[in-house]
Amino acid sequence: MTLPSASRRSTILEVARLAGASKTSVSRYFGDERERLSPALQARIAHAASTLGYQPNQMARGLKGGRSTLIGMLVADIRNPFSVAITHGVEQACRQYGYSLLVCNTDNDPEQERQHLALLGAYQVAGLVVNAAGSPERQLHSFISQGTPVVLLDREVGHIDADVVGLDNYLAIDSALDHLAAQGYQAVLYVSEAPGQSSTRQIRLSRFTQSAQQRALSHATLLLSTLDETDTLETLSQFLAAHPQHACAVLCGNGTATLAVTRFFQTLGWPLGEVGLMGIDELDWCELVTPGITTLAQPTDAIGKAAISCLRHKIAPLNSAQPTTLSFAPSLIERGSTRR
Amino acid sequence: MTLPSASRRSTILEVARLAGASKTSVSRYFGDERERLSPALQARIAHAASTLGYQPNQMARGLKGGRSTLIGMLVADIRNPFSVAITHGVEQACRQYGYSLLVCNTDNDPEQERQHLALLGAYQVAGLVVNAAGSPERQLHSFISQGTPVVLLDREVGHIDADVVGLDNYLAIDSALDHLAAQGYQAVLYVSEAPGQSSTRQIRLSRFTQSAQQRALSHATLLLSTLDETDTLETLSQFLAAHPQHACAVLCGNGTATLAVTRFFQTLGWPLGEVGLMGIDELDWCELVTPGITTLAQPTDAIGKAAISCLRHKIAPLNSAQPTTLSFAPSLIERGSTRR
DNA sequence: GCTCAGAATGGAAACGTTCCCATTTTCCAG
DNA sequence: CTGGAAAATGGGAACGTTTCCATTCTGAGC
Repeated sequence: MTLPSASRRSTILEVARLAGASKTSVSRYFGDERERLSPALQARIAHAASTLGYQPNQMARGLKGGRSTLIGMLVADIRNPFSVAITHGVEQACRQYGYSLLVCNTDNDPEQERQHLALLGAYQVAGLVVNAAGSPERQLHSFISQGTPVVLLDREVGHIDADVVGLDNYLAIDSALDHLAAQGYQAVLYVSEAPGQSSTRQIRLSRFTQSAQQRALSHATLLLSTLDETDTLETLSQFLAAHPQHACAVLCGNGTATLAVTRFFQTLGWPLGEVGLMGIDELDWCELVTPGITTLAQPTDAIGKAAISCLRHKIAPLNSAQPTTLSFAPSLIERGSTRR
Repeated sequence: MTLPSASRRSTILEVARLAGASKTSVSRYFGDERERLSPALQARIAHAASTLGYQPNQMARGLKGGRSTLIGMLVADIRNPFSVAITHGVEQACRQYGYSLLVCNTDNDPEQERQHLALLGAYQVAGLVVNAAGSPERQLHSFISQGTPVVLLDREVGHIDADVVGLDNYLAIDSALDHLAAQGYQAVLYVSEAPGQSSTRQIRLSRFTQSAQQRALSHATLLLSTLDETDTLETLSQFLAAHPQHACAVLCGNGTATLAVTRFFQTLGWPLGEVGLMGIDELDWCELVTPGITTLAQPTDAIGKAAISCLRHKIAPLNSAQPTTLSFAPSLIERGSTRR
């Protein structure tokens, strides 16, 4: 295939002329009706197209068809390794099916989320993968009612007629507590970022209390706030003081919490493993801080791919399949931080 | 502003009708000729548009204008925290100037890179930010000759008429060696991923040798290969054995190398700080592995923003400003791993 | 009151596709 | 042969904008 040396992108009409065919035929060739063309014509078009370095203009396609081959993705925090891992899975799946990914980071700001959604609409995305920051119900509704499928990632949003893909949060909390209990811990502190609008954080938090109660574990929860660090440190120390030293463990609700807590442990001078530590989300460095931090890893690639797979099912036919919730199981990675 | 309840996106014509104006006027209102319209007309259009929830169709705009408000970004490895940090900066800058970011991850695969570039072309991106995996010179040339500005991020590519934005690699290596020498280390091993097509890796590597020589340091280099880990471990041990124990340091060429080497240190049972360790790229966990790893942090946000700023300067007028190279200085974050 | 410049507005073509329809070609049964 | 269905191909309108150009309107200068 020769690349275009021209300074202007060639059009379907030029290809048609060079191939001695009509633009309709060329359009068919590049669309999905190639087999309707005689082999001879196909060959001529192929040759002409590669001579000119022709490539269909996606803008024109999108305009005519009312739909692009773009998939929009809203990410609440692109610097979170977990989000990145999911994005990677989504991207792979997109490419596999011929879509391009328009990634929008909202930095957890509902206003940015609103703006980005508006733009994605203007680009007539074929589907939307949303890891919501706020509760953009109205906007999402308007996508759905226009026939653009939406998949919610990790976080649910109000009452939206969309698939939800993410970790099985109940199972995750239960598995974590199972593990901690099996290791003989008798008191567990759950540390989480402020739940805010995040359904995942809410569910994990409430499930923790419920599930810890069932297991007759001493328990408490601690919400991280960026503000009063001293406060947080104190709560942490108090919890420890109130329980038999070696039977205490801290469970972190996500990677950010794990990072914060690990820092606190260092500040307080608690060696890891003395007090148990476990986190949801696997991170590069969890095996590096001796003796390693036990984690519950999410199948990020699978989650990302599942999201796109959901979209595809809704894009293809006008089927109005019932919205599903796909919950994935975490896998336990056991390390020194919960070994007694 | 009321949101559209209609199931179909409204068009400029509908707004025009409702406002009792022509589509030309509506177009002017949403383009950059709003002030040409009388206040009365502006008001009518504003009202009509918000009633209908109108938003200009970007596809149509792109088609007519021959240019979208999309900026394409090619990332060699989106799972690398450094890339993510840069992407974040780029994204912020894009939003600030009204562009949307089309992020394409190539997973360091030239073939994927080729495909993505072709697609970005088809979407008529207004500019291109490229963190190259291979050497897509021809494709990049074709963008440039079509008037689409290109900025190279962190990695140069063949002979391309484009701006280059990234870390000042010479300065980085020199700073690192300055620091290590100042701490009294006499032998330094440089560990890097295989340079391959990456100009940055090449430069850092060769500069290391050159600069270490100048300083009369004992030195050697080690290329990480994913294959024979045992081999790598052996080289590491040998280097250590060949030099006075406490005067040895390892310098890592990027975050990935730092991660790998830290793992090796653990495998070999070398406590951090016994042998010095320093890395280019700051990572979340560098302060966590006791006694902390000394790093050279890149100003990632600034780099990202600079990239977009370069693009803007070339997009606006048809100016053919000479390609620039913007090199940023790293900042030293000193921790226990290089304290003797 | 008339002319005319300039402001304000509108009509229509064009951007590069897709897709409905119409036309031409092929080829097989009768 | 020939009629006619099926296959192959082409013409042209439409998608929602922008933009060139034409038209209408306004008010200042005479």
